[in-house]
Amino acid sequence: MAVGEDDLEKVHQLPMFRGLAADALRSVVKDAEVLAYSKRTTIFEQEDPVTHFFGVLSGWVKLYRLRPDGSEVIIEVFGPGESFAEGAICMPDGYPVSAEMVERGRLLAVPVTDYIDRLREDPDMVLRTFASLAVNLKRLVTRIETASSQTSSQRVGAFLLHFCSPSRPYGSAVDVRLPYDKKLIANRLGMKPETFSRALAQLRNHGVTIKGGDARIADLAVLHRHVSPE
Amino acid sequence: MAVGEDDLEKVHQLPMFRGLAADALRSVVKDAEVLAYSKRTTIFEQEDPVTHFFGVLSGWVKLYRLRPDGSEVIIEVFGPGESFAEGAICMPDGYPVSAEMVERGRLLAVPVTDYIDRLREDPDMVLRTFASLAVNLKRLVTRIETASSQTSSQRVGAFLLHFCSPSRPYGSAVDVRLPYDKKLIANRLGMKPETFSRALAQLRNHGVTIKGGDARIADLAVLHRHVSPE
DNA sequence: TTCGCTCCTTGACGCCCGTCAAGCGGGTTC
DNA sequence: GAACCCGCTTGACGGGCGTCAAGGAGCGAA
Repeated sequence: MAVGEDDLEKVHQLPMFRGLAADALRSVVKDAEVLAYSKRTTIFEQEDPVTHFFGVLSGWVKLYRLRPDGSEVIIEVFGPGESFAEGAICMPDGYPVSAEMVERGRLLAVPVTDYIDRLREDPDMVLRTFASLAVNLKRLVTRIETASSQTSSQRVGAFLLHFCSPSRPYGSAVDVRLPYDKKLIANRLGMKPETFSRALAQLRNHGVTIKGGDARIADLAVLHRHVSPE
Repeated sequence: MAVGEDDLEKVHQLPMFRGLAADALRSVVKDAEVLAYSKRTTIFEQEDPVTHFFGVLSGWVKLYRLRPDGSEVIIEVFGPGESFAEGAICMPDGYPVSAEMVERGRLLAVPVTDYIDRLREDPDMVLRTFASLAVNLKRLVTRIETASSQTSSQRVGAFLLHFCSPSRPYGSAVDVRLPYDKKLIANRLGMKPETFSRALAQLRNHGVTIKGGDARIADLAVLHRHVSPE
């Protein structure tokens, strides 16, 4: 489906296209389309030839690697206003990961061949693409860092704090709605569901209470201190 | 120091510049320089403003994050023929990691401002840069996957196999020289030196013998089976 | 309502890995 | 040669996390 007027606004919010002049924006998405996916739809699989990269207009997408034993490792989860797979543009061996909707939603799908043509004549878009890529690159780096240096309850705490940003004044209480399944959060944080559940239980000692899919943080400062002590 | 004729050949081997016409290559490195570093020299620190990206002509470079508690997490180690920090070109907040020589060596340092100017008028170089970036991106993805799904001895085995490529016929014995300190390898693989040492001891059951900095793999197939069973 | 399903939680247990400590070999310095 | 440092190995121990298993809460279907 072509990009409608209402979608255009959301596309404009993607890091890659933010602040772009209206006509330039229209021109960029000329060849792109908006796709509505239901929950659990596969968007692409690892080693599929690279045909598009994507922006998330609504819903959540998980990127994961399938292990030989059938288990999956979540590499990253992307939500509204984020883009993914720009880094695959020049991957001759196909996507390095698989992508699947974890909640129904709408994606902007940009064909890479058209996009490469545009890059050839639009240096500004080149830099925008680099910048967008840099954001995702940085996320991977911090993912590696946290995975190998924090305990499970620290990672869960950091995850909660991440969804409070922009951070409120310290000392205040904040409500956070868990954006998707706990099982998925667990995998994304590199732990088993049981461990995630126990980590949440531990966080009660640091002022976090959980009720269903909602969390309340009694004191941001206290939680922050637990996540990165000195 | 400007790029000499002998270095030019090595620069030509970098993924980013491979197969480039001779005059184009010269033109690219016009603004770049070759730097000789001694062991343990800091190349840049995280959050430093981004001024260059680099190619490794000789020696080894570690990229790491410094944790608040003073410990360091190795993100990646780069050696001859590889490039790093191309992904930082458009990072307004500075490098996301620190870089340090782990063995004395020579680097090609490419100033980003000049390089961006070149990208504006050379679409071919844009795609080359994307491709080079894609290689490093993929490495991070597999790093995340292996870190969260393999035991320490499997990771060590995979590391050894990686340095045997292009892979010899299965069934043959192979000698591998460990490229740098065991302590560094351990950290790169996300484990403590003691665990690395024990992992090597375990690998003796799979046909791996260690003598100082040299390893001998009795049978690639056997080791491979241990690293990724089924 | 009851059944069945999925998601989540909690307990028991075991293993892997980090921590602390001792010991060993090789290199350098005096 | 002796003293020392450093990288590496090995042992003992404890804790965090995975595995297996049971049970509860929510929810749709009949």
